[in-house]
Amino acid sequence: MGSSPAKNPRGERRRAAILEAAKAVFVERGFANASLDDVIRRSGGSRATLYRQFGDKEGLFAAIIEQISAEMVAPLRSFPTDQDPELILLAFGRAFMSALMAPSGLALYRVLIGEAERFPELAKAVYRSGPLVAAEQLALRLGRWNAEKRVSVTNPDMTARQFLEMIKGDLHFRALLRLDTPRENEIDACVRSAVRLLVAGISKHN
Amino acid sequence: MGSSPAKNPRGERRRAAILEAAKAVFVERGFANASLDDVIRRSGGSRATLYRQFGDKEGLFAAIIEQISAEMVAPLRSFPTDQDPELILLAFGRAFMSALMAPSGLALYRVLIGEAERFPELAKAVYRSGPLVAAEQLALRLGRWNAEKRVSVTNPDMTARQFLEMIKGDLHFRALLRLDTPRENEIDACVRSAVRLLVAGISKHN
DNA sequence: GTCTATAAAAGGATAGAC
DNA sequence: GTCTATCCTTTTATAGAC
Repeated sequence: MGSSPAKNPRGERRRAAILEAAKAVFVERGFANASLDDVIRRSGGSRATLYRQFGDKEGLFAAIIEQISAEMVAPLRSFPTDQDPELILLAFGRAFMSALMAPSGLALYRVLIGEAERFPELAKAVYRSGPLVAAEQLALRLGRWNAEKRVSVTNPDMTARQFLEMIKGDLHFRALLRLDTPRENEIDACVRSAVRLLVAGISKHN
Repeated sequence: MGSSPAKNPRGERRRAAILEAAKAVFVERGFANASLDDVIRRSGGSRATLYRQFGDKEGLFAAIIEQISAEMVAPLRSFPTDQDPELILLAFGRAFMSALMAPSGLALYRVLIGEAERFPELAKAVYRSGPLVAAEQLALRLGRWNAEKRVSVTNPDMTARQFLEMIKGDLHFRALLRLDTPRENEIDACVRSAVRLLVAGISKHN
């Protein structure tokens, strides 16, 4: 990468301060509307240090995105181990929505969608390490349950993706548009409804 | 509005030319990255005319968004009149996805999400005249079918929203991120899968 | 009402001292 | 490796002639 991590404690601190400030600024204003002046004002220090550490504005942005993305994905790695499919789907759905609807999750999606043209590889990387992994893990379970004759799913992959979208209801989209920020219980009701619908749709009626 | 429509044929033509050029530019580059120079280069004419007609950059942007939004919503107004719920859902799902996945539809969502902070009322207006109307029309049908004992739906409103999200699969999201642009038959397969899942989920098992 | 020319500001990037 | 000061491009917005 173009970024050159600092080698001494002082540089370490400066780098961390810039990252923290930049995260706040990019999250709040997006890429194009964010100015490095804003970042400097928050972090203190000088423009030159920022350029030395991150190369340019895009390098700083990429560093922020990768950091947020990593933070988001972490909780989804530990797939619930419950035995009952319905409970597993519930737990997974809650973890998924929790990551998506958090302020930094929403900001990540907003800025990634808005700047996908300028940062195509970044968008691809985030997608692959986030939603794609979630869908794959879910599809794996669906396929397994199907093989065990516990459910009837012809296309686990597509079903998994549709389930993940269904979980969002339109809460995620509305939050992206800043129309409103739903409460915890609204989100939970949405997840439960989606799970109920999926379970009804894939259970074997006999 | 700050815009002042032209009163003579020549002004009419200039306004139309600017609108067309601006639409292409905003759709391609978003709001912040679009420059009025690009618009002028495409439309011909002068900067001063643009300012006289639309007030400023934001005024021009709002005019474009309202135009695209109106174009998108039109096809969704004519709800399919078939008798069979499954066929109605299929037709509606196809029309919905057709609007969403069209280049101008994707561009509208991208720019609206990316600039929701700067244009909150615009985002609200588009949401209300688009997805909200679609969800309401669908919920109305679901509620009716439920009353007629043809299906079992406890919360038509939420089910409608979740169905609309499910239809997208993750095709819409991936297209927003410019990861890929699915073919017609992929979209159709996704819609059909969603309809099948919904119908299975809400049909009365007896 | 439209054009040419220009003002005015913002923001990204760098040179050079320490 | 960091700071101060500055350059330079881009872009929004307007003044004034026709």
